Amino acid sequence: MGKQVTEMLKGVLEGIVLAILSGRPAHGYEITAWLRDQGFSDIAEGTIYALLIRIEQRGLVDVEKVPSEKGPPRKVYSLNAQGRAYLEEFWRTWSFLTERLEQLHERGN
Amino acid sequence: MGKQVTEMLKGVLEGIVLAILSGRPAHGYEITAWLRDQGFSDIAEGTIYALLIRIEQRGLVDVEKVPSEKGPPRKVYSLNAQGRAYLEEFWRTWSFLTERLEQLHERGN
DNA sequence: CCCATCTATTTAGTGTTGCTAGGTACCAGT
DNA sequence: ACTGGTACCTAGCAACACTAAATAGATGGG
Repeated sequence: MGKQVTEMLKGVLEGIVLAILSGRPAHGYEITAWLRDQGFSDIAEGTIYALLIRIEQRGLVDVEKVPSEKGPPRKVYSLNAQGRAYLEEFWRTWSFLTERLEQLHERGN
Repeated sequence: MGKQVTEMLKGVLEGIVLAILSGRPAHGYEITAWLRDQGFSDIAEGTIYALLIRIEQRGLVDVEKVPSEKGPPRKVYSLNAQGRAYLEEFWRTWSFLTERLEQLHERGN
């Protein structure tokens, strides 16, 4: 994809990851793979790990270290209460944006 | 609004302004006022002017200086062919994003 | 045994973008 | 002269995603 996606992802990627975690706990490698699967073909691995550390430091997720059979131990992240609240706020903000843009798009303004 | 909007606007605000200009030529002050009207209550004026200069340098818009009765001359921006192509690409990228997020939101994933 | 490969995470440095917080300038009304 | 509305510009900052590495454990092939 292009530079447009990269810029649009700013602020949105965080919501995406939180949304994923709201369904089930997951670790970084898993999330990256899932995103690639969903068509986010060139989200850098480093980006996800950095993002996870960020939301951890903000207290939106809890972390647990879990041994893996296939490699180094995994850091499994799960959404906590604060994260859930933040995610709700994210969806409200997102709805606001999509509504404005839909109006702009439809009336070819 | 909050920091969430600020981050989400990155990359999107540019599309919004181009979409506005696709309807009719406009100048910076006008665009800022319109955005505030639409609920983007705290988009800084400086942001819009900087953005306009950016898209001008990228060759997405044409500019014409028009005298105003009420103040300094206006710089009226209008979308050109290249800008129109870029805007279409923006809408495609935006659709991609909204589809993924809608899926995430609906299945409360 | 060594190397490639997959799993899994980390980090330093870069570019783009929106915000802060000013400033300049023109004009009308008081 | 002063205020307020119109109209634009700029320097410095913070946040975020990307680049491009490095580290490290496990497994299988040559």
